[in-house]
Amino acid sequence: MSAVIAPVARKSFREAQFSIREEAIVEATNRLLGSKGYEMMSMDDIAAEVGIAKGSLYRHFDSKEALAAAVMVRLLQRTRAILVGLPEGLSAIERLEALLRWTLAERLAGGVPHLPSASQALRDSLLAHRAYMDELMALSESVGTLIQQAKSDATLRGDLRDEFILYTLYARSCDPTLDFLKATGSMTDQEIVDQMVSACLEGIGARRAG
Amino acid sequence: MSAVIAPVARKSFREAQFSIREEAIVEATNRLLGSKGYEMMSMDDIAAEVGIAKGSLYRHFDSKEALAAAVMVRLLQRTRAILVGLPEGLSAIERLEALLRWTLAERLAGGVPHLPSASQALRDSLLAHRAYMDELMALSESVGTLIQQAKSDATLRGDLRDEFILYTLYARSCDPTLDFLKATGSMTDQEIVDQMVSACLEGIGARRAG
DNA sequence: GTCTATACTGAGATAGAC
DNA sequence: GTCTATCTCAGTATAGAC
Repeated sequence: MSAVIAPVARKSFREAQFSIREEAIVEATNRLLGSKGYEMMSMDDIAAEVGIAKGSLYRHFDSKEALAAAVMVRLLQRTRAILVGLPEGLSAIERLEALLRWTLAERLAGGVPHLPSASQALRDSLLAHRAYMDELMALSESVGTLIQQAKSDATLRGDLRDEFILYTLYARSCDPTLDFLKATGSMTDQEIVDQMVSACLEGIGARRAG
Repeated sequence: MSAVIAPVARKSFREAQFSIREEAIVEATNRLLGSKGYEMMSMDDIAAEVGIAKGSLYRHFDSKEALAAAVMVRLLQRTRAILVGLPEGLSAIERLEALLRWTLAERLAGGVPHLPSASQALRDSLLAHRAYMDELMALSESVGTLIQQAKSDATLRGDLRDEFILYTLYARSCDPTLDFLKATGSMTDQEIVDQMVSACLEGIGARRAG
């Protein structure tokens, strides 16, 4: 973890090995968190998935909570990177829609939901985690700005509160509708994403004759 | 549990006492399930809430899972009763909206979400629970019929699949947006329900000029 | 730094007295 | 049928050899 320049090649090599293993641990935890959820995922599971001893996990992370937090922080960082990397020409509403599509596609591919809504324990521990909260604030600020822009473009409803829209978007990322539809297998991934995005923006009610 | 006519008054009295206590247990579990969730709720919590010994719980219910299932079955029964009890004159879409409003109001009042989306363990055990699945099927059939009626009334979008709409309605009943909004305290319960119902039916996007 | 082995804890479930 | 006391087990975390 030290940022000091390695004085000899051997130490640098070892540090690299350590980082690689740490990355493997986070990656494995990410997979398990996506498939089993926080409570059902034991440290034994993680150790087995990585292929190391359980005790060794604790050389890298102090606790199960710290490990889960590392996964969530990385997810939020990637999400912000996606947002920043969107093409120049897109409008605010197009950016919000693109972000929503990305999060849904991620979950269909086995990813972790952005919100730990499934676990009260994880939720509580994350609320006390500094780095996670900082990332969440940063992301919320970016998305909040887009919401305001889209409102002034009249592409988002002006009668809904900003925070309501923000939470609604977050909630879509952990919507169980996605899991049910995937489980029944009657719709393709593409259809699931399309209908969920459409239902979020346009609703499930029919448009009244304009 | 026996349905035999009590031969003497004393036995009948005792059976009544038993039923009353059982109802108290289910009621307490309902409260705790709504506030703490399945995983965070221990049998000790339930016993303390009811005011009896933990061991006594097991005279009424074989396991924690069975107890939670009893709560969920009762919730589904009440939900069906609400649906049946709606005023005669309502259209299909009005019935669906009324049901959605009721479920959201219930949760704001501390009730249990209809879907156990928060707990993988509970979800799995319920899937294997006969009475729960029967109730869920019965409710889904009623709601499914309303969805088809609303579609032919052109009050629900015809391009969305029936099952997609059904799952979406179920998912709204456990939407974390509700919890966030309640936690921040910046909106009244009425506003929360109104905006969530509106967002579900009409979406968060602005209507394009018709 | 990684391994094997183990301590500790919380929680679901059971036994036995009354 | 209810109580107190206990069993059992899973799972987090730590100790100690190498």
